[in-house]
This record gives sequence, C-alpha cells and structure tokens, in this order.
Amino acid sequence: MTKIKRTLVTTALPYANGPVHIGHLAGVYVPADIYVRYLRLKGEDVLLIGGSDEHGVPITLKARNEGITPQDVVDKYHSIIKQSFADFGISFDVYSRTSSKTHYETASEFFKSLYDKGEFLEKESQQYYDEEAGQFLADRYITGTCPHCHKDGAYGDQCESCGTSLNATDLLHPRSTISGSTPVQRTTKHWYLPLDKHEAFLRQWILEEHKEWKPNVYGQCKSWIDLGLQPRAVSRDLDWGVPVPVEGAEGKVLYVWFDAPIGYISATRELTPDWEKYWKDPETRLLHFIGKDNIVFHCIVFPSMLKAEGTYNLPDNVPANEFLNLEGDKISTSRNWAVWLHEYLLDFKDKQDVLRYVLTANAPETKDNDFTWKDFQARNNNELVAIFGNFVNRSVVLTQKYYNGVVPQPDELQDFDRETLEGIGVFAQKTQEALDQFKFREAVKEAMNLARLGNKYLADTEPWKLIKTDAARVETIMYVALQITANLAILMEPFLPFAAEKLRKMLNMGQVDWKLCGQKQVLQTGHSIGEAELLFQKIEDSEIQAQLDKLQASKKANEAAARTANPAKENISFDEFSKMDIRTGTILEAEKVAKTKKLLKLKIDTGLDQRTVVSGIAEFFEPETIVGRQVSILVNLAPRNIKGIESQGMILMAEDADGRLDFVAPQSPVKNGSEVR
RNA sequence: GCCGAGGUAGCUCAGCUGGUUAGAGCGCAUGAUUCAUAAUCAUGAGGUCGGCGGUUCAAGCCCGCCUCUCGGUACCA
Repeated sequence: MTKIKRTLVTTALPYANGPVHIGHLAGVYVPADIYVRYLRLKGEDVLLIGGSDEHGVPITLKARNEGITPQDVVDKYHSIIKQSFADFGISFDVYSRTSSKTHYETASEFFKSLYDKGEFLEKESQQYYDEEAGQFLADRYITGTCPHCHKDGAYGDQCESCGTSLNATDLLHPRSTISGSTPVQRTTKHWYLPLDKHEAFLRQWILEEHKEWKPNVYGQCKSWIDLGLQPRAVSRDLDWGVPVPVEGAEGKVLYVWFDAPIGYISATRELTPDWEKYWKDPETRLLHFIGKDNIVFHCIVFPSMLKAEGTYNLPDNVPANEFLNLEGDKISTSRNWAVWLHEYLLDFKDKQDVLRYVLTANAPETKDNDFTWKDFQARNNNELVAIFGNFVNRSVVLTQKYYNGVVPQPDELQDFDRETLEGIGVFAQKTQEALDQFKFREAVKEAMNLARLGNKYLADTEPWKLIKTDAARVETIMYVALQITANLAILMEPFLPFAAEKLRKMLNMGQVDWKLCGQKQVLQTGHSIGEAELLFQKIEDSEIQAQLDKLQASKKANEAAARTANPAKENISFDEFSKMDIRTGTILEAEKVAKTKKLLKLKIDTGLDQRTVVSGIAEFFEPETIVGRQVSILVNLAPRNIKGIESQGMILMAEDADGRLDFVAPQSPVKNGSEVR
C-alpha cells in the first residue's frame, strides 16, 4: 500500500447551459466541500478542483436559438455558477472553465500523446453535411421522419416521440435545422478510443481491486463491463470545442466527453506549477465526486484515457451519489423544476449553512432522496435552531450572566462531568470516522449529537437552580458546557462553515485548530468570550409558502407549454393523402409480446382479412380490456418484422401531452373495413 | 425482457463476517423544567424488516421465485 501524502479532489464540471441547482449541490459539491474542509483542517495537503464544462452541441444549439455566440452562452452561465459557488462557500482552490487557453493546450497535448502512441482507432463513416452552411451536422442539427414510428420532427440521435435512439443516417427525409436544406452524406474521418481493448484491465482494476467502492458505483461498472465495451468516438465535426490537433482534422473538435474530464487537469495546471505532483505522483490520492449519471465516464472512460496515456494516477475512489428529487418530482432544468442556487442565495440571505445542512442530512447517498421545503423548514427550526443554536445560546448567555463572559475555574469534577467530557471525544471520533468513509449524512448527525449532549448536560445539572445554593458547582458546570460549545465551533466547521466561524468569533477563539477537536479543554479558564448572538433564525411558514408558490407557478407554466400543440407539418396534396388506406377494424385478440415493455400483439379484423399488428401500447392498455374495441388501422403500410412477429399495419393512436395514448376510433359501431378519410 | 441499485416504525435513514427482547433522528403522546429563538430533558406508543418458499440450532442479513421504485439497455409500423 502506497503511503498517501496528498489528495486531489475533483468535482463534476457543471454544464454551462444553465445555473446550478440543489441536485448538483447535494450530489457533488456539498459532500466534496465537507470532505476537503475536513482534510484541510487536519493539515493535509489537498486541492479541490472545479470548473465549467463549456463545449458540446447543446450549448451551440442554445446560442443559435438565442441569436448569440456559444461563447456568450458560456460566459453568462460560467459567471453565474462561479459566483454562486463562491457565495455558497464551496471552497474551490480553483474554479476554471474548459474554454480557457490552458485547457485548449492541455486537452490538445493529451490527445496528441494518445495519438502518437497509437491509442486511437481511425474510422471513416458517413455523416450528413449541409452544403449551404458548409459544415457537417451534429445529430441534433438534423431532423426528419423517424424510421420507426414515422413521426416527423425526430432528431438525428433520438426520436423524442417514440424514444428510440437513432443514427442520423437512418432518418427519412432529413433536413438541416441550420439552413433547412436537405443534407448530403459525406465521408468523414474520426478517432475512436477502443474501450474494448481496456476491458481486461478495467475488469481487474475495478472488479478485483476496488471492491470497496460504493455498491451503486461498483454495480454499475460491472454492468457496463459485462455488457461489453465499444470503441467511442473522441472527435466530432463541429466548430465549438478544442480542435483536433492533427493534420487534416480541420473542422473537427474533441468530443465533449473527452475534453471535459481533462478539464480537471487543466484547472490544476492553472492553479499551480506543481500540478504534476497532484496528478502523477503515486503518493497522491485522486477522488472524483460526481452524480450517478457520470459513473461510466469517471470509472470506465476517463480511467481508460489516463491508463492509455500512461503517466497519470487512476482514481482511488469515486464516491458517486444518487439523485435528489424536489417535492416528489424529478429535478429538471428545462421544466424549471429546481431550486436554483443563485436564487436561493437571494431568497435566503446568509442562510448558506441551512441549505448545506439539509442537503447533507438528507443526502442521496444510497438511493434517490426527496427535498421538500417542509423538511427544510423542520430541519432548520427543530435541529439547527433548537438543538445547536439553542445550546450555544444557553451556554453563552449563562456565562455572560454569571461570570461576565469569563470562563470559570472548574471545581472538582464529578462522575457526570467526566462522562460528559469523555462524550466530546466520542462524538468527535465518530464524526471523523464517518467522514473518512464518505458517510456525510452520518457524520453530520454525530456532530449534532455533540450539541444534544450539551443540552442534556445543562438539563441534568440545572445550573440556574444551583447558582442560588452552590455557586462553586456552577463554575464547574459552566466550564464543561463551554468546552462542548468550543468543540462545536471546531467540529461543525466542515459542515456549517459560516455558523462555525460566527461561533468562534463569539467565543474569541481565533483560528480553528482541528487538533483541539475532541479535547476536554479548548477554552482556558480566564478566557473572555463575547456576547451571545443567535447562530440561526427560525424560518416562518410564509417563507416556505413563498417557495412552494414559486414551484407551483413553474408547474403551471409547464402545463401551459405542454398544451401548445406542435406546429402543422407542410402541406401535402390530396393524392398524397389518399395513398394512405385507413380502415376501421376490431381487435379480436391481444397479448403481450414476451420480453418487451411496450409491445402488444394484436389480431385485427379489418373487414378485408384478419391480420396481426404489433403495437407499442402495452404501457397504457391491459390486453384483455381492449378485445372487442374498434380501432382505426392503416392497412397499406409496408409490413415489418418486430421481435420476430410480422406486423401488418399500424393502429392509429392519439398522444396526449403527457405521452398517454388513446385509440382513434368511430364513436358508434361501424362496419369493419369502412374507409377512414 | 436483460443488467445494476433499492424496498426496515407516519417521515428520513442505520443495521458489522447470519446469533439473545430490530435501532436513531424527526413527527406524535405523556411528564419534568424555565438559563434559552415555546427552545430543552425524560418516558412511551408505533415495525409479520416488500411478498411467498427454502437452507440453518438460529435470517432483516444466505438461496429460489414473485412484486414495487429508480437508473441503464432492448423493443415502440
């Protein structure tokens, strides 16, 4: 086992096409920040790396839609994100961006290094090219008719109507969304990272040597490796990104997934000339904090890149979190179903620690979790205010009242005093053990337990009563209570840095010294503390209601948007319409197609014949309930084999805004085989 | 369908290599208390550990089947 001298912590680079929300925070930035603050307090050599991920097609699309440049888009979001992180207290050593000059150089060098070593495959393929715009088209820039469901408006990579992932070259009637022209296929060359060649290594490295990774991470890796790894293109034909640094690669950039993780390296390089020490010295430990959507990149793809390059360390652990939901629904940027960090910071001024606490105490460590405003309020009022803030306030107020703020001289300790002082060490120890294992939820709970210990100590000793009868005893009691208070000022620092600092100021403690954490004497007798000040404020119902109203408003806006029907397709002639032969028919039999989720095999009496149709409606209808129903069926659609069944025709369905399907059929019984027109 | 992760008190979660009456916090009830932002402290109620079957002296934990949730993947004429 190599001795660890330093730690490099990376946090997933937020994509610069929108601000940061609580899901990002809970999954990545809050735990990473807690961990790094903890290591720093222990005096360890550690760096926290972050930055904005600014390349990729979605950003170019957003720029085009808004009539601005991609650089404008990323400039806008990069500054919002960077500022909100800073205000929130995520203690990055560097927060960079992938549009920086250093990153272009680093990513180019990295590519060049793998290229020179022959680690890439070169492959030519057919891609669509827009002759009017003079450029190759990314999949998202092409729309056309889906070859599966025959709906218009499918994208080159996916049909949003039926959900199928596509190759752009499969689309019928493709159109460029840039110029509207019909693109032509051209041959283009790309480089591929042969992940399949690294499979044996990955199997050994992850499945054998990293059994200690979190179950969700380990399991997902195993799933992917067992599924078989494919070569992955590392370049694309696009003009936004890091140019591929080889001859004859004009108009090609590095694929965003390839350049983004290299952003960690670039950022480190911007930070320190010693960057190689953090990336290549085997005595450095590399940790990636990410969300579960990023597991494949950080456990399979990026390590393969690093391994192929040959001089870099591989990650030691990848403590990926699950997802956070919001009030029962999935967080969504496009649907504006989120609590945005920059808005939170305005709505809840100086309450960074409240959000940090709630997201830590309710972190999605082992499974998806739900954030609710009611829980947010309860945790603030019942835990931060009532347990932690209240205990601190009690001990400081009493000290002011009895001793003018001077830490008293303890008299002889009783057993209960000794047990309580021992308890400080126990909770400090438990907190640290949990932090060492990335169990942040448990860690913050143990830290809170120290405050509970304080409340219990005061309740049991009742100094406000003894002050009248046994003043000497009260000196001991207040001494002990103050040691707990001072310990809290240290122990809470990783979790609640703002409150911890305020508390240290209140106690006139000066700099945090983690070595004192868990000690029985942190404040010396005779030391003067300041006036009591509330660490946390109660949050009123009205504030919570305002947030709920805000969410309700975006829900309404979404519903309104969903009600807007898609624009009409271009006109066709009557002849074109009459080519379609639609008839009424009756479902005679229906059964689920084995091993599928959506498919029903239907037998239809079309009035002409009885035929079999496979239809993707199983999610909405039980087979037995639709037998006997009349339907409309397109009878002259070319037959197609689906899951080994010849499907002869297509049942017409209407799709509701939420994706629900319903039959399009006559209102009253009509003879089977009647023409629909 | 296949792969992965989950399903433990009303809510959020712990439960080590299977071992005595299954735990914590919040919420709830009762009592104590007033230094404190009606905060705190104590006590209590509440669980057929998703379901069925099996292995075992013993299963929340192991095995098989089923079921629900989340993610990935296949299917959608």
